[in-house]
Amino acid sequence: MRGLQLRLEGRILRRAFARRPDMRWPLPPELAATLTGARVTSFRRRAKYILMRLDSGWSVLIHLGMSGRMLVEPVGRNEITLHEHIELETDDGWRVGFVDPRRFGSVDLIETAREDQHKLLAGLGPEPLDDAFSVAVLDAALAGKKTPIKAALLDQKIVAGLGNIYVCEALYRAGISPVRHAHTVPGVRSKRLLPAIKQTLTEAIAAGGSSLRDYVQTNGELGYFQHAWKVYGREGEPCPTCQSDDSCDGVRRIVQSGRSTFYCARNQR
DNA sequence: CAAGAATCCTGTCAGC
DNA sequence: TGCTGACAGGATTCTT
Repeated sequence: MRGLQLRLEGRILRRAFARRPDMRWPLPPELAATLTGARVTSFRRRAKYILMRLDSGWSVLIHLGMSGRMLVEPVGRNEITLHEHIELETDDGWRVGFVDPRRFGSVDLIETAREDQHKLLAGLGPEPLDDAFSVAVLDAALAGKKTPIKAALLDQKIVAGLGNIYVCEALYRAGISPVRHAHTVPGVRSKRLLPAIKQTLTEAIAAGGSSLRDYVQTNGELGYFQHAWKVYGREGEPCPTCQSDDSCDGVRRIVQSGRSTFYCARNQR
């Protein structure tokens, strides 16, 4: 969002083009017409959604899905990148491309005044970095949940914005087993979990995110938080806390609700 | 109702 | 070299 904001905020969109409409959901047919000629007034992020406000009273709701990324580059001599489904051009010579090979990403329009009532935003839980996301709030959300804490933290209704990597990393930092029932976390464990979530996300954002496969920032640079991963993608490696301790088997990989979980069975209980 | 599985789609990589 | 299967930053929708 910040990368888009840098080049788009305050600019008029001179040209907008939707190359194919079949993303996660069909693009609104009026998308290109709504964007063309509009001035971009501000940006906002909610959970994993980007909201781009236009002076016409419309907001553009964007989700990058698994493989989506935004290219931001000067206009001219740029070939269309493969899987570049949406293209924008500003009045001061910048070009934005929404590239998304798997097309799990989505774009929709919503009146700015009704943003939070959009179907995709209405049920979301608290922002993890807000002060309103407290131990008490987390405990209340986990109460009575028999599902594994890993699945609960991926549930955007409980807390909005954590993905697979950061859930694994936050649970490791908090020393909590991913298979533990969510309702048994409130207490000493949630008091560790809450700061672990906030610290993990804060550090990852400062590092420009995690680059796995094809993710890049809008300036084309890789994020570098992947170098700070303690357990994610490290199956078989010694856990950084246990190191050479014989009673530690190192980082394990298991599958929970169809997603990989990485953890250390000795440190996380 | 809650929880887990299936689903959308393309690309990459390991193994044979 | 080429084929097959597993797996990948997500989250809705379907099934149990």
